[in-house]
Parts: sequence; C-alpha cells; structure tokens
Amino acid sequence: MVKAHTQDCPVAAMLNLFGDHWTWLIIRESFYGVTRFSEFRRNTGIAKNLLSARLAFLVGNGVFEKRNISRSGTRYEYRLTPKGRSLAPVFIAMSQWGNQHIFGPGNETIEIVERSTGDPVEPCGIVGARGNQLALDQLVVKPGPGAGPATRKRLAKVLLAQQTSSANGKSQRGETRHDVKN
Amino acid sequence: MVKAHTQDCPVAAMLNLFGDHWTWLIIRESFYGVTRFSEFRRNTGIAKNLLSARLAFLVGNGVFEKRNISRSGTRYEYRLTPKGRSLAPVFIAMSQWGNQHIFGPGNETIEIVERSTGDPVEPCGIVGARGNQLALDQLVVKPGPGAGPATRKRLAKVLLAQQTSSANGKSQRGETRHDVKN
DNA sequence: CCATTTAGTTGCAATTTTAAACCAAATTTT
DNA sequence: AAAATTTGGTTTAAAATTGCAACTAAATGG
Repeated sequence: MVKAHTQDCPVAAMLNLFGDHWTWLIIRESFYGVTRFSEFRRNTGIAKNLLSARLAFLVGNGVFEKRNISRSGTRYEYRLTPKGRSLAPVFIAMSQWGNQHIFGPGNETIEIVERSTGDPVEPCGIVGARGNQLALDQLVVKPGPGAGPATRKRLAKVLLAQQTSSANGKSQRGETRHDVKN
Repeated sequence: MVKAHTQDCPVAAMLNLFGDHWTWLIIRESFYGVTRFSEFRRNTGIAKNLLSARLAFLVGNGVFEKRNISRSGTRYEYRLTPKGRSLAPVFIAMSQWGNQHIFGPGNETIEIVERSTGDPVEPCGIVGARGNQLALDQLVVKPGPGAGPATRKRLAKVLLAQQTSSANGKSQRGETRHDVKN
C-alpha cells in the first residue's frame, strides 16, 4: 500500500486503510450487495491487480472476509465483516455530503430510505449525551486515554473549527512539532 | 489531481475531492483550528508542492476560503467554508470508527466532547424520519431524482449490505454494465 | 469436450508523489 | 536599518504507484 501515517490520530489510522481512491468504491459496492471479484471490477472500473491487492489488504485488516464458494476452486465471495459493516455511518455521511454539496438538493443521485416506511433517513448529525443535536462550536476535542505526549500537547485546548480569528495569534510558539525538513 | 470518477454516485463524487491520502489530514487540521500553510505542513508532513496543489484545489471547489492577512503580502489564512464545515459528520464518524476499530475501547487517542458538559458525543448512527435508530438491514438504497438511467437500473432493488447469501445467485445477469476492457 | 468465466499474476509505460533546492516578499531580530 | 528568518510558494529529479495489456490455470457451462 501507500505510505502509512504514523500519527496517533483515528482519522490518520483510518486513512491507512481507506485513504485511496478505490477503496471506498469497493466498500460502496459491498454495501450494495456485491460480493464477487469480477463484479467489483465491472462496477468500479478498478484494474485487476489493484483490486486484487486492495481486497487482500482489506481481508488482512479484517474489513472483508473471503469465502471460497466452489469446492477447492477459484471462485470466492468477499463480504464485509462486522468491522467492515460498521463503516455504514461514515459511508452514509459521505453519501449525504456528496448529494448535498456536489449534486445539490433535488438532484440527489441516490436516496437511502427506511425499508419499512420508505422515508429517507435523517441527515447525519452530531448528538450529545442527552440526545441533543450539537453544532460545531459546541464541541471540544480532547486527548483520549490512548493519546501519547505529543498528542496531549497538541490538543491542549483545541476547539473544533472555532470561528474566532482571534485567540490564535500568539501562544502557539513553543509547541511540540518535530519539524519535517522539506 | 488524480483521475476523477465519473459515476453519478455521491460517494464517488466526494472521492474526487477527498479521495487522497492527505486531504483528510488537512481537513482535520482545519477542524482543529489550523489556518496557515506552514502549520498544515508541520502537522501533517505533506510536501509543499502537494499542499499547495491540494489547498488550491480545495479553494477552487469551495471547501476552503483563502484570505490575505498581510497587506498586499505573502501571508494567507485558509479557513473552511460552510461547505467545508459541513464535513463534520463525516469527520466525526471517521474518528469514531478509527478509535473503535484501530485503537480499540480504552485506547482512544482523541475524544470529542460537548463543551458545556464535557460529555463525549454519541457514536454516529443512522436515524429514521421519526428519530428511530436504524440498523443496516432496515435500509434500502434507491435512485434519487438526479439519477441517470444506468444508476436507476443498477439500484433496481438493492438493499444495503443484506446478509442473505441467497437471493443474489441468479438475476444479476442482464444488467447495464458497460464493461471495462482491462 | 470445447469455450468461457473467474480470479488472479507479471511486466512495462505513464502518472503521481516525495524530497530537496531555490526564490522573492514580508516580518522579526539585533 | 541591516541582517536573519519566516512564509508561501515553484521547479527538478528520483522513487513509488497506478493503469493497462497479456498471460495463466482451474472450474463451469453447454
């Protein structure tokens, strides 16, 4: 694969698995019910060697499960594991963003609806502990229990996407930043 | 940039903007409050020419806004536009997935909490029209108003990640799939 | 039994990414 | 007010990755 990020950040960690152009299309097809090598290929246009490599990588990382479906043969099924299936919120949030901001309201190309009622699902939002909907400026990012010292410093008092163009002029001088010398 | 996907799929459309290794790290930094070229660079490790290209591309696509902050000078701020800020649900869903499935419970490296209470936000879920939480097998994907004929056929009766290994053996023969000849 | 499909692998050319060097204007330090 | 540094780039060459075509071998289909 591509060079891995090493930061202890869950987004960077995720990008090590899903950070390329094709992988999300493979995941999409899988959510749409595709299980076979050649169908992934037909529906995405990915080259065979890449599909082969990506599937093997994702199987190795527990996102897909590979099952033989011809006795001792050369036919396989690739299915999402529970770990893979739990990408659904990311996938749906991505769909919604693309529909909203690329195609625009009224031009959505797909719709995800509740099967029993036919109603579209709600736009993904951020929900607080008491079920309250939250806006960006009501959120704070803090280091978690697994954070290393660098992350702890870095996140000292970060807000999520704070609007204030003040308050960040000074004070960010003496921080841990092992300079990339490029 | 990388070759663009042409499918009328919101996920593919989104990947045309965010489908590379670095872009999400740039978005992350932006959510964490970074606005300056050199800070993006220090915190992500991306090469200058790539950062330059990516930022220009994202500015061109309305995700970032570039503001001059030195009179007629060479210092700029890059800030998320509303379109960019509305990536938050995708970003947070990605964080949560990475925390859960890469680092694991108890080893989360970041935590996103409600500012006023300090409580962590809820795991992103899929919510129906009446506020009900939905599982994957309660969802259906349908073509939206902007879907072309190919997409309409393709999504004829797709369920999201149906478990049933039956029901997809036959019937997927005569579908529209303009073969990639590779 | 013959043709086709499936799931690959291999090799090469084209494209992208990386890393480093270079640059000019603006700002900071002395 | 010079000198040094920072900022936000561009250019270049080498390294890595991707795309594409050709080839393969087992298993089905008819």
